[in-house]
Amino acid sequence: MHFSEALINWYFTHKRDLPWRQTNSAYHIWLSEIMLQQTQVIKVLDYYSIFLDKYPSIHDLAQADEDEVLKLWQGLGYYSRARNLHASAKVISDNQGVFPQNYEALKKLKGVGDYTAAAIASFAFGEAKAVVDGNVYRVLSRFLGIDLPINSTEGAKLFKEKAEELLDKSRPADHNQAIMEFGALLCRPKNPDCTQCPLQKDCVAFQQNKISQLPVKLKKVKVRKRYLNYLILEDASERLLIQKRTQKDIWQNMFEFPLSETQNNTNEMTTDAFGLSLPTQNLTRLTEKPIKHQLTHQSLYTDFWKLNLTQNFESYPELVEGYTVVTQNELLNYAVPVLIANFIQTHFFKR
DNA sequence: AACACGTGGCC
DNA sequence: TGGCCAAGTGT
Repeated sequence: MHFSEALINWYFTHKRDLPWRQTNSAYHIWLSEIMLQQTQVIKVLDYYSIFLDKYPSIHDLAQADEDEVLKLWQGLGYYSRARNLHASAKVISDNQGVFPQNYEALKKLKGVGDYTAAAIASFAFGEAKAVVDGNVYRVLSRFLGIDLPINSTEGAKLFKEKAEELLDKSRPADHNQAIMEFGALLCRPKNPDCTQCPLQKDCVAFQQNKISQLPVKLKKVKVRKRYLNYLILEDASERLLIQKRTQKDIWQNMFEFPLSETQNNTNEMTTDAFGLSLPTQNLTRLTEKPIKHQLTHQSLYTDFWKLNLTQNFESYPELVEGYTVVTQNELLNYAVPVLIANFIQTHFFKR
């Protein structure tokens, strides 16, 4: 039995019932694929359902405000996906909602790279293009015994070639679904279930007892430390200041409190550090220890500081400039990073 | 062609 | 605890 045939047989017996497998809609498939990038299936399910409830058609998504799209995406991570999704929705909507119909055309969409273009092309249009994602790297490196790093230039090229060679061109959709599901459920990163594997006999890594050593991946993640100070500035009506992060940095276009980034965590903060000139200078620190928030390339050590104004923001028109004034309840309408969302919950809404 | 971009779960 | 991993892409 061939590689693909064995995988597809396995797939039909073991596949999960996932919502995006019950449709041929390019819109639905595209949405699911963007959400699934670097994200686990279990996490995507709720977001996928909520997005389709809110935006039944791609025109609904296209007409939404980016702020609203980011809010719905809040917590899913890699927020550029949401921004690109929205931008591409506008492009497609302007084309009468007609999707690009093949791999090459799909790749021109923002947020659609090699993997996603192959996924949409095969799932929605039946085009014979092999997907290469983390699962495919793992399955192929083990089955073929390839120890070239999957994240090296040569490795990526080789795996893409092998994936195309092994693709069953008569049923690309089933093949692609099968190899990914197989990687996710059986040929797992840790503790793969080789005893149940239909490919065991021909698996090079299994024969050579190298399963645990494959795939090979170059690790080179440098983590930068950053020290953030957020100011909870409440006026006499318990309203707060927030701002949108518009820089080319983490959390672009998401909201946060007034920020002062420092070289280290400090015991002393003044309103001046936030560029705010106020009669009251001394701030109260709300955090006993800095809250550590881990991103892929950054460790964020964050303190929250508080200052209560005796007057309303209307008394400080210049101060408020560039910020958005919101009530505590209105905070919940803005897309914020998880770090901020957690703080809001515990500080303002802890029963 | 490296590197940046989120978050949470697992061991 | 901290490192690795998860249906990658943009620059």
